[in-house]
Amino acid sequence: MAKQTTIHDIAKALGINSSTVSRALNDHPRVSIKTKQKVFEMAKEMNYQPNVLAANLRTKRSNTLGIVVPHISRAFFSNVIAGVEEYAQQKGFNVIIAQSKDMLERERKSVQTLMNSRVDGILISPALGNEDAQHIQEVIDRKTPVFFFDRHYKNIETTRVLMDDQQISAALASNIIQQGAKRFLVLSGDLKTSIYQNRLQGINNMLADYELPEAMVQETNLTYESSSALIEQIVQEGSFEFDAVMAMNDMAALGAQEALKKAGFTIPDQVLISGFSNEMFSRFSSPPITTVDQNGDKLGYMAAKKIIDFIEDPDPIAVEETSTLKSELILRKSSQRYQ
Amino acid sequence: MAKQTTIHDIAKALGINSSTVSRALNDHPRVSIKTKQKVFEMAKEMNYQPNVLAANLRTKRSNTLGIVVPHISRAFFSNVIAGVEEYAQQKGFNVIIAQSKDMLERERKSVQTLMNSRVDGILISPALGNEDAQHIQEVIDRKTPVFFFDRHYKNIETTRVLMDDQQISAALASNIIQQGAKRFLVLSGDLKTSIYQNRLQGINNMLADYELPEAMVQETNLTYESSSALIEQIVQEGSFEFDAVMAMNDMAALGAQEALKKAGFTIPDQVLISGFSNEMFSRFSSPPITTVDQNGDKLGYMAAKKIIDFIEDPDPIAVEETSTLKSELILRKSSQRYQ
DNA sequence: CTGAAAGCGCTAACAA
DNA sequence: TTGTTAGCGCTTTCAG
Repeated sequence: MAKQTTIHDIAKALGINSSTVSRALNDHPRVSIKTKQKVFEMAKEMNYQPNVLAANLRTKRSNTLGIVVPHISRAFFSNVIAGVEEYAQQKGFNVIIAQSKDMLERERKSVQTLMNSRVDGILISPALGNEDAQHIQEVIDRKTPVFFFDRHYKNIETTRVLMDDQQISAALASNIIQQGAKRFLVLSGDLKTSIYQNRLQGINNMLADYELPEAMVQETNLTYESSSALIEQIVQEGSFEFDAVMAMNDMAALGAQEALKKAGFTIPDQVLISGFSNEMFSRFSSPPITTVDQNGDKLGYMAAKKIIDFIEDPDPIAVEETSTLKSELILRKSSQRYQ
Repeated sequence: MAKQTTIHDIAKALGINSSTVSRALNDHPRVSIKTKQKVFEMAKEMNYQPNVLAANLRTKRSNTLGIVVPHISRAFFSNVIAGVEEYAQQKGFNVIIAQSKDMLERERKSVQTLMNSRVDGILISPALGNEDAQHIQEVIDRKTPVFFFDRHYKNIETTRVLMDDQQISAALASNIIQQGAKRFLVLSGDLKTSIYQNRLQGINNMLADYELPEAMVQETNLTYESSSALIEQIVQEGSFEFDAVMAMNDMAALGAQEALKKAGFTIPDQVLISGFSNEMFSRFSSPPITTVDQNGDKLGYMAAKKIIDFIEDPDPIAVEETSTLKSELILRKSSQRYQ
């Protein structure tokens, strides 16, 4: 590391005190314009780079946000990250990322690491199928804000930025019912997770409204493979008795669609299909798959805004609010018999 | 911020000196086992959290990696990030991300921010169509390692972890030639960018080997829309005289394929098509599209390994090496006339 | 408007 | 094996 210029070097070169340099650099009001100018010039000349670490140590603020997601490379989450980064960089915040891979142990470790790095706040979408939120509570107890996005721990009261899973699922179900479907099969992820509960709830509410029977539910890991295998099995068993498949992501929807096509069913004439999350491929499958666009980047932007605004002006009253972002229905051929 | 326990608090509680506590906590060899035990116990009891900021300030190391990508949410880059994070977290490094959106100004600013955060090294895939690498040179001059992945600035000599664009493109072209194609249309991105140059080079080399004419080249922004519009236009003009389209990403390949199908051509019988990057949808289009899998996560993992290993043991000799990662040909129906 | 001085929490000579 | 001491580079009272 080549010797970096410090405020002391600038001070010495200018024959003034380093505290004045510090103030000038921070645009403190009680510094004369002339001094400021001199300082800025000299700083540029000496190629001064502020040592943020030192400032952070002093001010106990790092201007850094931590974000922990289950999987960085999943379309939805990478959009969220992009949104977070967008707002953060506007406000001069860094973003440190960590992924839990949906494992509690890694989530704990990630949170721990972020805390050690003295982030000013943590945005987290918790690992699936876990209810033990003690590690989160500890962070909050230490006065570092933790806000949830997309997923959340039920027993932690803090700001949440969620998607309108229940409403949009209801809207989607309604649309599919109007296409003539009566018996629904739902391909769900782990039902201990709030988002899947909410989506199922939305679907069943709508079915009830139309006085249709509750949806059949299969918990799977929502991959292409497991979903097509499941459908294949159901077809072989002859226990096939649904005319609509609502999958809780696009991979599973596509797996179901391909398995059904292979078994000789036509989509959407015999079975209606919908997915979730608007992965790019769902637009190009045959038929294209109806899905829900979740606007991950907007969610990220909003979550970042909430937590950064809170960090800059902690208002204890607003801490426990829950915001819900609107998703968008993307109706495509897989669920549209009539145009 | 609730008062955090420091090493001094532990020292006082134990009646020893804080430097001993520091050493014990860092598992320094010259501390008695007994003392270490006592320290660890007390640390746990007092819920001690090390202040990494202070340590960093002192040691001038942050155990943090900066990574700047053009677009966080692009499949390839988010895989790279996932790979980087994977290795980094094994080695106890944080990862700060920034995106340039392929804009030089944002790239400059990102690099600047990372430098101010005192990252120990920067991994970067530069913005497209830019040759002015002064901001990178400055970082290197300040002795912070900057390694390239996927893309690079030609005039900066540093470690690069690249994909085998030229070789794999040649292999792909060879395969397509063997299917009977003679006149190639290449849908390329900005040809100022090394990866596109390399891919084109690989294709043309192979064409030369077979004594076929050079490929026709169209520079586009490689979106579905621009590519299908371009093909449509070519067809309408009647200037259509190719029997193979090699697109430099899957979006463009799909756009070309759909436009050709709409114009009445059959794929692969009349025109052979290939894409690049193995987006998920290319597997499910009709026909499925031949493409190249780039293993973004492996690249990320490797780049992270290179730079972290270098940070931990700077070896000036190894700094200018270029590694090339093997891609994988994914041959599908769009380019396979004969099975 | 500027200077002096203390200290954020930690590490690392050097000394004992 | 442990203690003493200095200081990383910055911010921030308190004085002037």
